[in-house]
Amino acid sequence: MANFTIGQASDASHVKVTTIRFYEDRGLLGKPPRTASGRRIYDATLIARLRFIRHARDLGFSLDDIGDLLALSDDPTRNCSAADSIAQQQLHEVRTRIAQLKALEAELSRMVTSCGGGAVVNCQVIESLADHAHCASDHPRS
Amino acid sequence: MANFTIGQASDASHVKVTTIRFYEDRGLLGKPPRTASGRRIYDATLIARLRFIRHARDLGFSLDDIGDLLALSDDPTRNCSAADSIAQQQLHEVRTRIAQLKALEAELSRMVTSCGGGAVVNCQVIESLADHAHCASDHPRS
DNA sequence: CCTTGCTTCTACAGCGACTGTAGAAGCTAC
DNA sequence: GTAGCTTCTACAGTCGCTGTAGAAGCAAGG
Repeated sequence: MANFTIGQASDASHVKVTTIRFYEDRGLLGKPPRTASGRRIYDATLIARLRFIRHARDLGFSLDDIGDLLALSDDPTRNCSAADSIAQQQLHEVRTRIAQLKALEAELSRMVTSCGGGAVVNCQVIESLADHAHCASDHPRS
Repeated sequence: MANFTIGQASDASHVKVTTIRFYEDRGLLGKPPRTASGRRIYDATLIARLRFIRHARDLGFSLDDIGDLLALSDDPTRNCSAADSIAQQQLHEVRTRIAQLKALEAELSRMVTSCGGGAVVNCQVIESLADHAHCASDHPRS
């Protein structure tokens, strides 16, 4: 198995050098071996782990969730229902967030199209912001 | 015009006491008058301002944007095109975010439904996370 | 061999928008 | 008078990084 510097690991995983060190700090990578002069050494296994983290982050998982998912994947004999439920939960959160954002989109779009371009005193954007009652529909806290 | 304590202002605006002080710190509220013993005093104008901020935050505007919108609404003779463009920009960001989240939703949903419930060694969730190539479609960084 | 310029190292501060904490002081009701 | 709430200031913590400073390592060219 070939060895890589942190920079090479960064290129291979598309995780920035500083972010790799940050993940190590957060306990997601363990403590990689070092050269005599103290530089970190990475192998293909660690790079796969970085890619896993990167992919999970892209999908919106928190670092805590990712820690749990990595622990599961480190022990392949365990049942995957825990992994499944983390992913289910994440899917649920994404769907909730989409619904929220759609409500915001409707409201913003209504606000923007009703702006006639006159003076602020008549501006529908300012007006709508000043009074929630102007909203066509309710929208949640994000 | 009636006067309110910070707690009453909080109840009336649905902005938490600590958050009101935080907004003041950020220059969104000016420096409210104080009682002899140093407690903040709010009137209906300030409470309307708090509601404006709250509503704009609910719609996802940043505090910086809200500062700009408040400055516009403080000077009602100005043209509202600036307000319009801030709102347009926000609408654009919300739409972008919705599109991103829909891609995540598709991927997560694919992941979750393909999970047969066996051992981790065969888990599609873990598998998909480990390898982006398993993804049906691309998904962006959030 | 020596310099140049890139990479890596540690340690810490900063982002946004709050939230939580500590400890003191004021204020209201019984 | 005292119990218990509110308010005050000032600062630390949240999340997931990003940026900074200053020092040291390392590879290539002269």
